[in-house]
Amino acid sequence: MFSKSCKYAIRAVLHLAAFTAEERKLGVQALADSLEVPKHFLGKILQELSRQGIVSSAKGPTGGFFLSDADRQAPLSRVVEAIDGPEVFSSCILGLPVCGADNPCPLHFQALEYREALQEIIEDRSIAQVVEGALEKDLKL
Amino acid sequence: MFSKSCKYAIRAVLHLAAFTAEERKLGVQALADSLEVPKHFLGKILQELSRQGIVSSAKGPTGGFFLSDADRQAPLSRVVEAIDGPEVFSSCILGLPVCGADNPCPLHFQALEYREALQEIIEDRSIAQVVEGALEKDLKL
DNA sequence: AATTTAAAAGACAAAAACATCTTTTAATCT
DNA sequence: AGATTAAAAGATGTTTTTGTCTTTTAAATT
Ligand code: FES
Ligand code: FES
Repeated sequence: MFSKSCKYAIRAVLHLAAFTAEERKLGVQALADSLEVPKHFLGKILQELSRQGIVSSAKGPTGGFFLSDADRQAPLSRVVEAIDGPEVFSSCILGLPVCGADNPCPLHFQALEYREALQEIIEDRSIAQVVEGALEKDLKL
Repeated sequence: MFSKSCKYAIRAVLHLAAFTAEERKLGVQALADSLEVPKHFLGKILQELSRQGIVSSAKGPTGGFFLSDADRQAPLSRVVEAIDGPEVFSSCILGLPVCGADNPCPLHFQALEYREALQEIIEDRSIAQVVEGALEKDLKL
């Protein structure tokens, strides 16, 4: 489903959403420690997310990454699109050139069901809402 | 979700189930042409499926690959397990070391919903049943 | 027995994904 | 201004996945 980069990206964004703000930034080192992922690799990913305006960052001492209030309003699908591209949810699970109700593959309708459950949380809810839900349920981020 | 190899494998097995039998085999060349996938790559995959007893094969002239009646009774999950390993359906969608209701990731419950839809067709039905359903709906294999 | 056919097997090559390391830039603090 | 800190940027390295090519083996046909 998601590439490793994308998994790291989603986890990083959710973590930043839960624990940072303009005045409470987090460095790559600290974030990498929390998520237990390779620091430099995560740095690359954050770089890209920052370039695309999905996360905010500041250089220098007291610098680091964080999610602004505006950043939080975006859906998680922006992260997925930024890293894995926009095709993840629209492409055929068996790799057929087109996925659709006309000319569907044998797994199409079941795959669609899967996708829709995920799309709800990825596309229809904001990052802020996802984190809120997760914190209510006491999930670790 | 599935690796490219696994996608090819699933499509190949379904095609073989629909169009071959002990007395009506199909060569890699013909199969690769039908599925529009690279011949030698497909050959490798079929080799592995054959080694694991998921598809049947015969060498020499009039040789080729086919699905025996016994082969057809297996679920598609055998193909998936043979190529991508058994973890595909049980591992966390965000790559956490364990996936479960205790310590679930923020996407866990939605991911589960997806998975279950797919597991129904992959694990609970035989290859023969999947193909039958597909042929009824006039899907291309 | 010789020839042909097609899978089995394995070596090899290219590309993508994953990961690390170093240098540069910019902000803060002294 | 100089030192320090941390992201930005980019070069480099490794591994996995994907794909191709060649040789070997075995069966069928002549
Ligand atoms: S056609 Fe395969 S998932 Fe839609
Ligand atoms: S814990 Fe992530 S999908 Fe189950």
